Amino acid sequence: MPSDVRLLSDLDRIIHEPARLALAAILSVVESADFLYLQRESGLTKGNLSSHLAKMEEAGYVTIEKTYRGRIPLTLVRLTDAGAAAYKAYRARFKKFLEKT
Amino acid sequence: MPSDVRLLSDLDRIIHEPARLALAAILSVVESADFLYLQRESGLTKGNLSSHLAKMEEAGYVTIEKTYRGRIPLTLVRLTDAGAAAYKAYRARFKKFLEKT
DNA sequence: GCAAACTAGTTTGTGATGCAAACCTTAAAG
DNA sequence: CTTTAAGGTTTGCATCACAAACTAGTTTGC
Repeated sequence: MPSDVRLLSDLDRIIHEPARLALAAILSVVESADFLYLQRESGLTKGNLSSHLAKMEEAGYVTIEKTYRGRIPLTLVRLTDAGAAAYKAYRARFKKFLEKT
Repeated sequence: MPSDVRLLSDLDRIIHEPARLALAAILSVVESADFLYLQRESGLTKGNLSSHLAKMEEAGYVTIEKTYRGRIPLTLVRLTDAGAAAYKAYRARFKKFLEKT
């Protein structure tokens, strides 16, 4: 293992954060998810979910659509192509690291 | 994948940081390593290597022995049993996450 | 019909974190 | 000597993640 550890050097920090990695994992297998579904699945508080989603949106990894279900607000989140690619790349990198070391 | 993402909830943050994960990976395959060897292998600056090692020592994951090679200082770092266990557990957790999702 | 409680989130406050740059100490070189 | 290099440590700062407080609108109880 000369420098397989270098695989870790430039890991995408947006994805690397466990809360967001969890969100990416969830979003990668559904077309879209609403806020409360994400909260239940991820176990995050509303506050933290909100700010992690904001960070992912800012990075261009998700789109956030605010709409309504009846008259109560509904926030729909979708992984973008860039987000899916980043998630995939992150996984591949990490997997390689785990295999090589 | 009901809540395989929960595997990520309590990841050991000491190990999770890429710089320290790299250090743990290196240290897990050598009996001990000196500061400069770690620096070369990890690609970290001296400053950051120093503070990451301090954090790992504080967590009880490494021991840091300051000695001399001739009359120039030599810092020897060793993974403790606790460090090795934490590294192993982290890997197992992450691997499981990658497999399950 | 209006106050209390609930739903669905966002914003704020704060301590910890990671990184880069500056600094320190001893040793060799010019 | 005084400069330069080796081997690290400390400092400064911007960022981050989390919890707690807050907001806006809706439903329920009376």
